[in-house]
Amino acid sequence: MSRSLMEAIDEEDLSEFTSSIRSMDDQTFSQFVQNSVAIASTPKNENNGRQISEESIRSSVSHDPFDDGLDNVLMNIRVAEGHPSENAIGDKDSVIDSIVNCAQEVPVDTDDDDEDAKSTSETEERDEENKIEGEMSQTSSAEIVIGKPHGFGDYATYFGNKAAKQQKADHEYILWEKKRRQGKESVPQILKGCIIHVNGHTVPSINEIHRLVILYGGKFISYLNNKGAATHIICDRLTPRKRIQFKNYRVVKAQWLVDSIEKGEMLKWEDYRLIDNVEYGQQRLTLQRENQVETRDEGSASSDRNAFLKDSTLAQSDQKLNLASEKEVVKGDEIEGDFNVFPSHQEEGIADGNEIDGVLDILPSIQSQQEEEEEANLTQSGELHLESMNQDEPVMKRGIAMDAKHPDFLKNFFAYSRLHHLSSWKADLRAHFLKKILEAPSQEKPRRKHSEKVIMHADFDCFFATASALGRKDIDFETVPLAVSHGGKTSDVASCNYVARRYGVKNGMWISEAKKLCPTLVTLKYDFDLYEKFSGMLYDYLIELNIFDSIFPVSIDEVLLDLTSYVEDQQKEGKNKAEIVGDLATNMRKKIHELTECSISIGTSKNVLLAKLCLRRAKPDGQFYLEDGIDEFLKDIPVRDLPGIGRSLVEKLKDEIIRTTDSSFTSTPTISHLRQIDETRMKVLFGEKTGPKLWQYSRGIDNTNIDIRENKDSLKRKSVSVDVNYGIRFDHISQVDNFLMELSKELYRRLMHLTMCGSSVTLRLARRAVTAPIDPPKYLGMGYCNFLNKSSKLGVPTNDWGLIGSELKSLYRMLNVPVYDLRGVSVTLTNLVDIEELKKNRQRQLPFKPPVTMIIPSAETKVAEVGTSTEKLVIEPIIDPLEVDLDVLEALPSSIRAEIQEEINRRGMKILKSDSKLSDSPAPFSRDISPQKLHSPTKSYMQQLLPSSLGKPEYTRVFESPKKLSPSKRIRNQISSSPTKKPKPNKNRRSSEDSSLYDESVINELPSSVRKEVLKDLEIKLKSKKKKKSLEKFILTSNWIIDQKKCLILPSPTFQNKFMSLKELQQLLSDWIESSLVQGGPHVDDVNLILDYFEELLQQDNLLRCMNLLRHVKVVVECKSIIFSNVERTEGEDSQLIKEGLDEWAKIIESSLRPMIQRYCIQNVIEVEYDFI
DNA sequence: GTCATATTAAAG
DNA sequence: CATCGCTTTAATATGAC
Ligand SMILES: Nc1ccn([C@H]2C[C@H](O)[C@@H](COP(=O)(O)OP(=O)(O)OP(=O)(O)O)O2)c(=O)n1
Ligand SMILES: [Mg+2]
Ligand SMILES: [Mg+2]
Repeated sequence: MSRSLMEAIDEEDLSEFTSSIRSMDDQTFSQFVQNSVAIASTPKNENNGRQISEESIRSSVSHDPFDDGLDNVLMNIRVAEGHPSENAIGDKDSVIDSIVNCAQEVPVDTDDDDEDAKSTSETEERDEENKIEGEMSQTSSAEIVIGKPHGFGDYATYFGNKAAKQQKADHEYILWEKKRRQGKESVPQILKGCIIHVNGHTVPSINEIHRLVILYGGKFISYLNNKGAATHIICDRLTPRKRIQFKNYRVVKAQWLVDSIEKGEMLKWEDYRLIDNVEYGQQRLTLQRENQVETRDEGSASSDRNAFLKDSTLAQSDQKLNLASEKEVVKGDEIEGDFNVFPSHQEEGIADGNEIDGVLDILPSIQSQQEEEEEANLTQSGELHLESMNQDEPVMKRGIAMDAKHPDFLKNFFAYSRLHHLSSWKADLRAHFLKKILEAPSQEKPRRKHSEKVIMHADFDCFFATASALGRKDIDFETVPLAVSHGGKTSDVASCNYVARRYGVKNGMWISEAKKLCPTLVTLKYDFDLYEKFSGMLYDYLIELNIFDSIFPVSIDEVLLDLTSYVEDQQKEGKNKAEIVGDLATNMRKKIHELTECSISIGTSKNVLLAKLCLRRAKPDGQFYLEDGIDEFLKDIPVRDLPGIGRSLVEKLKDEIIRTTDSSFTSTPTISHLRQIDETRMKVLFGEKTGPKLWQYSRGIDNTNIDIRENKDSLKRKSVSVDVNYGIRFDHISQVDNFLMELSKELYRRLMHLTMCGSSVTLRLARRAVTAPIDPPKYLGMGYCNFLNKSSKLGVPTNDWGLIGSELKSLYRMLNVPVYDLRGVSVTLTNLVDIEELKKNRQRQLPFKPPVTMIIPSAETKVAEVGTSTEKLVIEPIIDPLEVDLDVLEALPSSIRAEIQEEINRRGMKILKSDSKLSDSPAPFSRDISPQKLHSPTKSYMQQLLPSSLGKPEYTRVFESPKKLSPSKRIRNQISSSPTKKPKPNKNRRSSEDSSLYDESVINELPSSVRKEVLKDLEIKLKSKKKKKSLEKFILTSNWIIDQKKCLILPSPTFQNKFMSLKELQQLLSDWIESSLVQGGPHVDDVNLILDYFEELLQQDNLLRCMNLLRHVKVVVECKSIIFSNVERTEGEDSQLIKEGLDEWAKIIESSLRPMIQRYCIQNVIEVEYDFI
């Protein structure tokens, strides 16, 4: 039964689904929810059918990320974990089958694991070559290096799977399109056999081309596969790089497609070629199977002796996170074995996710520009069928850049990124030690009051270099200058040994620079697993010693230790301090060296600052204890060595020295220099806190407390982020959107693992500096960039990648960085909440404070305004025993989930065990959650497309400066004025009172940029006159603004052959929307009509009217959405249609209307706030 | 002063 | 070919109230 229900969903009949689940008895329903997870995870895409039926004409294909993507990934997780239910197991097999089948469809080289040994040996061979190359002084050209480094190993599998999905999606689109045309002439399959890829910006847009291609019988691929499936690449402009990249493809202008369609036959591509005179179709060497470089995840399986970094392992690895989260205690070998069952298993979680993303991918940018011109061509196509192309014709491709456009970019990037490893290790260590303290029975022993502590700072010497060199018995570590790097001129030196340091080589330097200083420098490979292993040994050993008051992890190779008590105890035995410390340090270093073959240095003194400085003195491979003579010790230490003093502060200090004492000062400032500045001056120079800190540092004073027990906050996580400032090269907004979604998913994974949610998100972009070249020296590097941040409150603690992703898209647009200039993207989530704790707290509070768990639609501000004040409790407090497993529920795609959710509520059932995902769980955790979110699955979709600032009507807040308030802040303000929560004195209310003197709706009709000015103007006038002004005043202002904007008001074009006033049009639109909703969306022709009208308006430069109309449509649709989600539904059938209708409208707005205006604005260099267009 | 947000610096 | 320029924290600046 469950299966047939799922099929019903496939058949795009959600309402049947709804009514079916309604008719079940509770037990059946419960069972169904459990089983549906497994069922849903069969390869059938339960959304395509429905999705496509919802498509608006303008956006041929679309995608609701809430409905698949990670949801599906999750499904597979559950399945792979082995769900208790029998069905689940049964379906696990079918999933495996499908994976295997998919893999077989495209001939793939799947296995990565087996390649490990080979990989290693080849790795070493390459190293040899590097070395030789280095010694032979760059004569690099002649030799062809075989067995190219890494690549995206599971690429082919990915595309195998993805292709299947995409084909289906495409096929269904064609079916739908046929249906839509209701038996008008059929579409000639002129592109049969063509596999088409679009690169860069084209006219018509990539989306339009995609639609056309599949409609006319071709295949569309969104990413160039190494296997070279594409028969044609459509590209309007070729950069030199692309020219080389594509030289073996048939590269044609988009016009080829347009003309072909118009002619009704496939025209000769040669007439539209962009690259002349290239041999085509020549069989190229197939790339050797690429070696999989060990990633952190894989390694962890082998290094199970490392107790600390297990977590990190998980955090890193999607696979393990997904597949084996319950097996994390299992031995690595077993996991390995398990994995090997499926050749492509490793990527299973990922691959599947990508597969779905693939669908996303393919239909990249519904949200963005759609070209309109092709519409005509589409409908008037001829009937001819052309010969299909020879599909066997191989088009080989290599050398496609592995930039962030690649679907597997993130995974690979992180696998190779040392800094990512470093950061993750650190975070894991901190989490581990914090947890340890929190769980340990609290020490009742009252803290001894120590007059003077003893702090030890231990750090491996040139850690990566030492560790990496261990495998290289052919190199004499003591005499050969070494550096760990990926190799190449502009790659970073992660760590260099002390031989190299004598040449001036430093960590973080580029290889080119290092080679300049030290031509004989030999580079070593990274071995992240090894580093992890050694670090684990170090920490294990320290814990074992069991003599420290505190073990404070600093990094993978570095730790702070408090041995005060140990020293005191030993002193009672009559030994002296220096002796105790010296002996301990000696023993520790000896033991650690035995364990790891790595040398470690130790600095010891009475505080963290001095310990660090002692460590520096001790290096390499030494120890140093400082007890007395601190001033003498400090005197000549470069200020730069102080912790927290970097380049910038040193520069400031230099400036100060030059200004005050020595105008010709050039050398490095030392602590003596610092000492000469008094405390107040310090404050001025370095800041309120940094100044005094420096003043103290210069005197050897440091109060940093490393006792975790005493300040747990110091280790507590306050943010989670995902940063990528490498490989960021986009040429279309849809790719950016897609990437933002990928980042959100990655963030979500990390959050899941941390069991955390957050309620503020920050997007940070790196934008190529104006002066910086398009291609920076470092390959795919960011170059010199400017950074921009924008943050936004989500209103609810969440980990929902869809929610976060859509917010990011919105933020991206606000930051206004041209796609071409984007060089880096970071996403940070703050205001973190632990899900477990939250749950506990809420459960405790629930019986007493039910309001917390209620969602009260702010009828006052929203619904009432629209005239449908329905106040109701969305979710009742959870008190009773629970009956449905939330985990299971969450694994469902959100559309279905929402239905079930609703059903659960209807039945008064409860959710069981909610430990993974917060955001979509019923309200107990969130009071500010927007009502739509829970009640209407379409909300997710709206959120996906609309910046959240547009997600709500803004009736009462016209006087807020839109610039100043983040979108969700506005939301929050609205919600906070809900009836139950006594509105705090809302300052905005004051103005809204004033505003009621004016026609708010008129103000709201203005584009926000204009509106802002109007309001500002208005405010000024209000202030100066101190008295209410009349409506005329506003109208005056409004006209003034229009003048200012130099909007030419031309004779209005006709709409339906009538000249219409704005008001009439608005009325018309309102009626139209209203009536179209019950039919599941507007009629195609009607939409075209309005689009044409808009086009005409813009041609006459009547931007203002366009904006007014768009705004109007938006507002109406949003109002309808809100009403829809707040009104008790009468019966399922209708509401389903309305939901679809609303979705449809949202798409029309976002995919057609807004982009049209946006394009116009860009073309005419008109600046309009994103908020509006 | 407090709060929110953006920006900067530092670390390994 | 290259190359894998992350991530967290604290402090500071700035402006609104
Ligand atoms: N810019 C940097 C700095 C460090 N690291 C990595 C490599 C280092 O081996 C490791 C530890 O950093 P350390 O500062 O401890 O440097 P080393 O251990 O290499 O040298 P030493 O501690 O002897 O100064 O972190 C890196 O990848 N990039
Ligand atoms: Mg070190
Ligand atoms: Mg270190």
